[in-house]
Amino acid sequence: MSERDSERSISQTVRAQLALRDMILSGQLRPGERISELQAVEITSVSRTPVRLALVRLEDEGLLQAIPSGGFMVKAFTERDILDSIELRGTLEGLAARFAAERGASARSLEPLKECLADLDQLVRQDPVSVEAFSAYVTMNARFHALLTELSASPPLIRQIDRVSALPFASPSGFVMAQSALPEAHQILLIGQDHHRIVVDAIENREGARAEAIMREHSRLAARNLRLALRNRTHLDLLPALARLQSPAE
Amino acid sequence: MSERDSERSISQTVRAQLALRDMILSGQLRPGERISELQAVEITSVSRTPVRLALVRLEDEGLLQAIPSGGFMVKAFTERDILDSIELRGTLEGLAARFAAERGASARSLEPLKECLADLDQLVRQDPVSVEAFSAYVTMNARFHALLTELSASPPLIRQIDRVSALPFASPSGFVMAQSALPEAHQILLIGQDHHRIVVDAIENREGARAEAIMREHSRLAARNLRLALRNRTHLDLLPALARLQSPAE
DNA sequence: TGAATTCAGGATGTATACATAAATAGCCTT
DNA sequence: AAGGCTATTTATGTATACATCCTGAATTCA
Repeated sequence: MSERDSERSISQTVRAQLALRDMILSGQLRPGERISELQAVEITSVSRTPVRLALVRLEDEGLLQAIPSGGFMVKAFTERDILDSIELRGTLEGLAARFAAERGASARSLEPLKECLADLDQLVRQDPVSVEAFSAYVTMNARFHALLTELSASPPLIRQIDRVSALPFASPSGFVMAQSALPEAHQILLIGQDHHRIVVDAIENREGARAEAIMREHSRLAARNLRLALRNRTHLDLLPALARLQSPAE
Repeated sequence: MSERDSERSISQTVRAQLALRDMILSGQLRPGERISELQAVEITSVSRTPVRLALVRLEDEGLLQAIPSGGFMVKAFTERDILDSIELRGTLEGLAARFAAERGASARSLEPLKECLADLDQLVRQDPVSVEAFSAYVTMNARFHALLTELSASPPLIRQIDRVSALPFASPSGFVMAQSALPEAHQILLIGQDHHRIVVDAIENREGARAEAIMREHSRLAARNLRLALRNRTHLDLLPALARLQSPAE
């Protein structure tokens, strides 16, 4: 096999899923394009059974769309779709923050979140921010959002947030890298980090409404980044799937 | 085949999915119970390939849970899980209502919603409400919520709401029938219908915040119904899957 | 010349056989 | 007698062969 040793133990289904996802997100498979099982078999070098399972999983991940007569095609997204997905994530994260506040997250459970906050502070402090720092920020930011989500202590909600965030352009860190090339970069980072600070404070003080509101607003920072990136056409190569968005239906 | 003619044309996968879902919701398959593929094959009389697809679909529908070592088990829900799912649906429907209001749903597109509202009015008017009227209410209420969701004109949001509502105990009409046996039945119905009226009014007047708030509150009526039904142990046979809820983990 | 029909190619849907990994029960050892 | 190891059984993971349906192109008829 040409795969690395670390990938030898995972199932063919997962392998196919990863390979196909990469090809979709990298733009090698274009939106609207039908993707036949045999084609997927050739791409992934596994047989039809695991390929089919991978396709089904990618469908409910939201990257593929079922064709009524059978089979799948690569899903096409409009700019509006992406903005709505971001708003959707913000709403769900807002609910998570409110749950965390209302249900009284213990000081102990808030500890990791605060540590994460401090780490982010370190990264944001430098000006200008290096590319490496941006990359580290993406990782740490994802961790912050994951910790916050778990603080809701609500399995159904966590599940939904994970589902929405699975789409890379709706995920909390989806456009942070795209923003790195913008002149407003550092400013946006500082504002985002202030949101983080506020939500932790609100949860600590049991201010549910405030915690919810700030997370909603926080997601709109991502929406702003997306719009800026699209207008400036900067760093779109970081998310090739967005290179050519579908125009609205009508 | 022993199936009815109307079911002869649908795929084996869907048939298996329906059969298994019924057995889960009717309580014949108990929460926590492992459900092997061969067992599912015996139940559904189809081969392993479509059975496996059905199991995967039921997993991301939320009724099954994947076992790390492979295979699936029937998911167990706590009362808290269900209440959270209801709150989650309310939040999403609130967002849908706000979208509809902010984006200016046309008078033309509001028409079906208003008709539905009038039909519901007719049903609610009688006192006491007959069981048939309750049943009709369930259908019409589901239609109202579906129309409202679509009014958001946001495919990603519609998708998420459909996903959440797929769990019968989180769906808009999940506990309406359970409520029919309660003395407070008619009163609750009237209040719910008033919520419906308000959300339509709010959307029409472009009052986004109001539309959102009332849909959130509206979902808490379902939460109230659930609690009442559980306390009174009334009509739990209508949702046998709830007959014995899992106790919280700790 | 246009449209409809038929035929061919290829796609998905399904069943099953085989490989491999996990779980369990029994036996052996300590 | 208790614990661990091994063997057996049963589960899932995978590949492939077969059946059926859809799709598209070519040909024929009006």
